[in-house]
Formats: sequence, structure tokens, C-alpha cells
Amino acid sequence: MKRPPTLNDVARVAKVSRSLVSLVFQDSPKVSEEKRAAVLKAAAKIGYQPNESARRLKSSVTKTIGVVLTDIHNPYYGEIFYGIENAGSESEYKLLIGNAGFESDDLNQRARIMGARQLDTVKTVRSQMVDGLVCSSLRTSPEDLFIAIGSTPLVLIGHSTAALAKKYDVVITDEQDAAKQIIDHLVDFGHKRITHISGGTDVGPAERTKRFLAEMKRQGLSSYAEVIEGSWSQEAGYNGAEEILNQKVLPTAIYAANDLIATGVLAKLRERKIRVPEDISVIGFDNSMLAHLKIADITSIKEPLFQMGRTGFELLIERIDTKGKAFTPKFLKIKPQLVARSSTGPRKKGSK
Amino acid sequence: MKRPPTLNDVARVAKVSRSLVSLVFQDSPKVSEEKRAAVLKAAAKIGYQPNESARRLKSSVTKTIGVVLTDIHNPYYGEIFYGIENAGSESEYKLLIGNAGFESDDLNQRARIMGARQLDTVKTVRSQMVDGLVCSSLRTSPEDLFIAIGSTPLVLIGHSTAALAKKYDVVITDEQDAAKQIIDHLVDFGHKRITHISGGTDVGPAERTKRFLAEMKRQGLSSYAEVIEGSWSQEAGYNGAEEILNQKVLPTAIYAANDLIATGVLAKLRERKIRVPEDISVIGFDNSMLAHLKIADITSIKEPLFQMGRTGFELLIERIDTKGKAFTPKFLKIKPQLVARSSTGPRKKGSK
DNA sequence: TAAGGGACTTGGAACGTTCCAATGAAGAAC
DNA sequence: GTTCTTCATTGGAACGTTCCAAGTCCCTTA
Repeated sequence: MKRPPTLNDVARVAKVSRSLVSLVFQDSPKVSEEKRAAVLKAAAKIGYQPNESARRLKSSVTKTIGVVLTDIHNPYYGEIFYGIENAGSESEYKLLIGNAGFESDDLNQRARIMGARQLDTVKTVRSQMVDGLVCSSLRTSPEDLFIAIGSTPLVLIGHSTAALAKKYDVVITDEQDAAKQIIDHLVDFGHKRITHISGGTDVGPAERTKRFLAEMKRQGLSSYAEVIEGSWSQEAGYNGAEEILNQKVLPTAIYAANDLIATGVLAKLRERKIRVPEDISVIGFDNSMLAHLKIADITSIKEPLFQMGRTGFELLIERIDTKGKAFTPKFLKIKPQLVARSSTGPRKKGSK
Repeated sequence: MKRPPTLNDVARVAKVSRSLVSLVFQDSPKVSEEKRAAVLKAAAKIGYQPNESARRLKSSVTKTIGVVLTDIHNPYYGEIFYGIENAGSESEYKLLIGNAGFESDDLNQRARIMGARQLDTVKTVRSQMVDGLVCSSLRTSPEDLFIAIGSTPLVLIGHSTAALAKKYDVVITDEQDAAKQIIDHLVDFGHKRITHISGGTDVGPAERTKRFLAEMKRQGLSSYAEVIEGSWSQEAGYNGAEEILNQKVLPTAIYAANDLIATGVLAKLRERKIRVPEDISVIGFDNSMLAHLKIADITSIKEPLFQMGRTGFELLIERIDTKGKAFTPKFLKIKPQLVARSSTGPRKKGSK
């Protein structure tokens, strides 16, 4: 039950001054080898660990980045964090993670709770004295955020609004390019009649639907494009596919707004003994582990989450290093990548 | 670029003493309503946020729990964290998360790197002055851990060794009960000849295999039990199933050490046009999202990860509250739960 | 031999909080 | 009218670090 050893304890044991010990732990070049060794030995002996709180308190620079995630529980954010951590481990910065809560299935509840909890987490993390913050998919009101953040550098990943993009750096997926790659892939296979099962009417999925329609238009296929409203669930795919199969003219390809929806589509098609990709091609989004299961093997779009995490971190460091100078916030769109698998193939002969 | 406001700034604006402001932010009952209101108003006005580092430094009690996770990226730990967070949000404690790194596919590398990185993370988190630590699946050497931890209360989740269990509370899955439920489920369906595809020879999967054999023995089915060594991958299931199908006498049920392996098994069985569950029953482990996909629908065992997280947190709080008193470390086994789906069914008529 | 300088080393003053002991005011008890 | 009690409020001393200015030592140079 003793209190942990401090710099002073180390100094006493090593018979040097407190300041000298401090210098050793800062890797200062102006400490003699002899003393450095003595200090390290003494520190190891009594099990000294620098007290990070005291360090933070004293120095204005903490070499720590706060990361606010929306839901650690969700592999999507996990992957973003993976990228942040990857870049972080190459730098001298430490990472402090705050979890803003868990996304509820109930969309209304989500929207209501999320904002408050996220803001809370941002405050908590910032009160730890961090040099900067990386936040994923914030949904707080801009005004609240401005107050909570103060002048701490901030980078947003995966989600943004015009108001936020005006003040902070933003890194997001290039949804337009994603749509282009998907439609190009299908068109190359001769497909024209393509139905999209959406993820719902929230901002994110709505954007995806919009891009799909825009891209179909660009290819001159507007009259072949169809959208079925769904949600982020396999049921949406299952029911959506049912709806599609009840139509008179079937599409030759189905673009599901994510892989989970796509597995629902596959389940229904199998049930109806419709072959994939011979009769209908199916394409997903996320390139999650679902897509690369042998029993699914879905062509999918890999969101560059890892890359977004990395880029976000690097951008933040750049911002910290040039803190105080005026800057124009960057708005980076990272290009995703299509991963072709066996769920897509040439358009069925004789289909319209 | 101003420095953030401090207690003193609030005190000046509210025209009271620094101590009074401090009391207000500690929710002390001995502050008059009048002054409290004045202080809060002043604080809001200048956007004051308590500096957590200073708080930590001064008070021995920080009302913060450090959580060291092995791999945030992995839904397994995500679920454990979910439980910890759930219990945490009901308490007055804040959570500080440290990520020990990412599990590599290369098992050797994993073992080598993990220990060091985990120890590092434990040190980092502890140096933030936390009241206690919850760690998942630590693989550090006990001696190193003892030194790094000092007298900070610690609870281990999901993994332990005899040396650690002697000093710290431990919460793990009841693997014996899991094996019992699995074998009971299959035996109830009339199965006798059961083959297990293992997750490898590491401590965790080896334990699972051991329990399988012990349970088969208990049921008097030792001569029907078979084990194929695999790994945590769908390939292990795919290849394992191939191996099984090349045998003269086929088992009527396959128990895969996790759901991912089970999907590999399903893929091979489908390829060979073997019906599930009519010809062969398949059972997995984890009850992950894979198990409940419509295209897989695997009977599986739900590890009580959420519950383990909650229990671990509660145990830690108990330990903190009684800190200083002698105690015998608890070793809690949480019972998992079998979730029956369509991949298991009655033994095929006429099979041995 | 003394001055100059470089390389190390050191004490002291913060950083923003909490907590203790001490203050003042106001009412209660004698 | 004095003393006691209670209560809200206050100043000062930490907490463990960093950083600055100021030392000490020893070697070089005139």
C-alpha cells in the first residue's frame, strides 16, 4: 500500500538531483553516460514509472492524441482506429481512446443520445490535456463542439457537415468514386438493369443512393436504375430480394448498400434457386469479413478505413506542428477499392 | 491560442475563492445554493473544463478505471469492452482505454510481440493514475506484471495462469460447461460419432479440445470422438471437412472450434452436396454474427463476453472499495449459452 | 596562473487541482 | 453580554513533474 516511487525517490537512490533524473527520462542528450546508467538502474530497482498526469500538467505539450470513437464495438470504427494506431505507433505520440457510446438499432434514439454522449466524451478526452483530437463520425451540433474543443486541433474522420468542414480538417470516403467503380464493374460485365437496396434514409446511406443514381445517369442508364429502400440488416436484403423477384422484369444485378444486406439477398436467391452470378450478380459494400467468407464470396467495395485513420492522424500531426498559423482546412476524399469475387459475372444471355 | 481557463479564472469571474469553485465541481453539499449558481454561471461563461491531469495528480482517488484490451479491432474484445462500459456507465467511474496492439495471424510473432506491448500498455495506462485496471487476455510474464502493476487493483478477463490467479481476480468462460452443452445438444439428437476441428495448439484452443474429449469420455463416447487440428480460419474448416469426408466412416456431427471454422466446413459440405443438418450436423462456437447469417445459420455457443466484462468491472470496484484489506482472489467461471439454429438436427437414419 | 568556456548538474518556481486547518459570521445557549 | 456551536468560505501547502537560470567542475588557452 505504499505510494508509487517518484522522481525524488529515484534521485535519492541514484544520489543525483531530481532534475537530472527528469532529464534522463526525457532522453536528453546532455546527460553523461555514467549518470544515465546510474539513474536507469536506480529507477529499475525501485520500479519507478513516470507519472503521466504530473507530466501533462506541467508541460503544455503532452505528445498525446485523443481519439474519440463512436462505437468500439463496431468493426467499422475498429478498422479506422487500426489506421490511427498504425500511424501513431510510428510517431512519438501516445493515444488516448474515448468511446462515445454504442450505436443503437433504434435510429431515433441513436440520434438523440449520440450527440450528447459524444460531446461528453470529447470533453473528457480533452480534459486529459491532449495535443489534438481525432474524432470519427461526430453528430454533435457544431456550436457545442466549438466550445468543447476550444483551440485544440481536431480532425474529423468519416462524417462531416459544411459547418464543421469550414473549421476542421476532414477525411472521408470518396463515395462518388465508389459508385463509379461499382457501376463500371457491372457495366463491363454487360449489365444495364441494376437495382440498389439502400441502407435507409439517414445521411450516410442516402448519400450512397444518390451516388448510385448519379452514376447510372452518367452512364446513360437512368431508366434501368431502381432503388428499394432498406436498412443496414440482412432482413433488408432478404425482403428486398423478395420484392425484386416479384417484379415482371428482373434486374440482372443487385447492388446492396453493404455486405450484410448482400448476405440477405444471397439467402433469398438461394432459397429461390436463383444462381449467382449466372442469373443475377450481387455486389456489396464494405469488403467486410462477410464478403470474403467462402459461403458468401461477395464482390464488394473496400472502404479505405485504415487509410483514412492513417491520413487523419498524419493530418492532425501536421496541424499540431503548425499550430497558431492560419490554415485552410483540408477536405480529403480517399478512394475506395473494388474487390471482385464470385458473386458478380457476365449478364445472363437473353436478359433485357 | 489562449490557455484554457482554470479554477482561478472562474473564481475571479465569480468573485469567490478558488477553493469554493473546487467544492462546487466536486458536488460538495456544503456550498450555498447562491454561490453554487454563481460559480456554475461563471464557469459556463468562460468555458471552464476541469483539468483532469491536475485532479489526478492531487487526489489519490481518481474515479477512473484503466481498461487494457488486446485488440480493439477484434469484435471479441469489443464485446467484452461493451460489458465493461455498460457497468462503468452505471457507476461514477470513468474509463480510460489502452490498446495493447493487434493480434497477428502469425502465431509466433503474436506471442513474442504481444507480451511486450501489453506490458507497455499496462504501464502507460497505470501511469495515468487509475484506481484500478481491467485487462483482457494478458500474455505477459507474471513477474513483469507484478512489477508494472504494483499495488493497483487488477482484474483479468478471459485468460489467466495459475501464478496470476493467485494474486488477482479472474473472470473466464466456463469451457467445461460449454463442452457439456455442445455434446448434450448433439447427443440429444442421437449423435455419437463427433469430430472436432480445433483452433490450434495454443493454450486457448487446446483447452477447448481437452474439454471436448473429457466430455465425450463422460458420455461414454470416447471411441467415437475424433480431433482434427486446425486454426482460427475458414480454411481450417474447409480443409478439415475435406479430410473428414475422405474417411471411410463419416461422423454425423462436426464441432468446429469457432464460427469462422464452421463456415469453412459449410462451404466444403455444400461443394460436396452434403446436406446440413440432414446428413451432417455442424456446430460452431462464439455465436458471432457469422452464426446468425441466414446463409450460415449455425448452432453455436455464446460466450458470455458481455457478462464477463460487467462482472470484471464489478469485481474491480469491490476490490477498490476494500483496498488494503486481505482478500482471497476470486476465480469466476461464467456459463455460456447454446443457441440452437438450423445447422444441427437429428442423426441421419442408418448412420453408425 | 587566471580567465574563458563547454559539459553537466542543480535548486526553485511553476502547472491546476485538492484538502486541511483556519477564518468569519451568525445564531444558540448560558 | 459572553461564550459556544455550526456553517460557509478561504488561504496555503502539497501532488510529481518540467524548465529556467544559475551553478560546479574540469579542461583549454593566453
